[in-house]
Amino acid sequence: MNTGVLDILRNNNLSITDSRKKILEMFQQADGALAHADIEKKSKDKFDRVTIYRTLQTFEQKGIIHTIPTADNAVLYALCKEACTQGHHQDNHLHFICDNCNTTYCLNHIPFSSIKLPKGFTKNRTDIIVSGICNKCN
Amino acid sequence: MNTGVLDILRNNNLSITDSRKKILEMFQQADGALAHADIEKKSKDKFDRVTIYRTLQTFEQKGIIHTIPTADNAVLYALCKEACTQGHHQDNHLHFICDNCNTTYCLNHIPFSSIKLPKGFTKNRTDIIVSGICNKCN
DNA sequence: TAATAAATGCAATTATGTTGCAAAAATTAT
DNA sequence: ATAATTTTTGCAACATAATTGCATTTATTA
Repeated sequence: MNTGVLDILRNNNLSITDSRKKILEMFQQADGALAHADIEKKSKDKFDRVTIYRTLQTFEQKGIIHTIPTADNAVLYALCKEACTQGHHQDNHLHFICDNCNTTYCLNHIPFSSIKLPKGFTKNRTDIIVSGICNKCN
Repeated sequence: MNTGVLDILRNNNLSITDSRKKILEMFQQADGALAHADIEKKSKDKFDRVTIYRTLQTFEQKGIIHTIPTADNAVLYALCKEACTQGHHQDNHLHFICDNCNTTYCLNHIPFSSIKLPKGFTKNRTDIIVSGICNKCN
C-alpha cells in the first residue's frame, strides 16, 4: 500500500510529505475520481485547504492525476492509469458519472473510435463523459 | 431575428422579459458557446449578475440551452439544436474548444460510434469534448 | 384597467480559489 | 548525525464566483 505511494512520489522527484502521501492514498483507495471538496471532507481537520489545492496542482503537473470535466462545474481528479508525462496527459479514456450516487468511474477498457475533426482542426485532448446510472444503483 | 426569440420563450411558457430576450439573442448571434462571464461582459451594466444566473438556469431547465463541461472549471452554455425537452437533453454531439482563441464549436455533424457501457450501466447523456487548435487559429 | 403572478435588482451570505510570507518540515551537504 | 539549504505547509488576507431572501418592478391574467 504505502510502498506504491512512496514510489510514485520518488519517481516524480517530489519531496515525501504527509499530505502528499495521504492524498495519494485517498486516490488509490477511492478507485474513482475525487473533487477538491471530497478530499477536504475525508481528511478532516488535517490539511489546509491551500495545501490540497497545491498538492492537486502539483500532481496534475507531474502527470500523477488528471482532471475530468463535469457539466456541473465541479472539477474532478483521478489517478492517471496510463503513462502520462509532465504536461502531456494520455488519459483519453472514458469517464462515467452516476447521476444517482455521483461516483465517477474510469472505464479504461471501453473502446471508442477515434474522432475525425473537420479540416483545419487539430486535436490535442479528448474527453468523453457519459452520465447515467451505474451498476450499483441500477 | 426577434421573432424566433419570442417563439422560443412562448413555446416554453416563459414570460417575455427584456433580459431573456437579450440573452437568447446573444446565444443566437454567438453561434457558439458562452460562459456566464461572457454574457456579463457583452451586456454591459444591463442586467444584474443574479438575473443572468437565474436566466441561464431557467433556460437550461427548459431545454433551451445546455451546458458543456470544460476541463478548466468554466461551465459553458450553448443553444440546444436538437429537440430537447425539460429535463431531457439530447445534445449528445461533439464540442470542440480551441486552446488558443478559446472559442467553442458545436460540431453537430461529426459522427461518432455509440459507446457501449459495461453491464448494469445505463446511459443518459454523453459529452465529448475535444480540445486543440481550431481552423481559424491553425 | 385592476388584480395576480412572476421576474428583477439589491444586499447579504456562502463557497471557491489565489497570493504572500513566516514557520515547519524535508532534503542535501558536511 | 547534524547543520545548512531548499521545499512545503499553514495562516491571513484577498479575490472571485455563486446563492438566498426580500422588497420593488414588470409581465400576465381576469
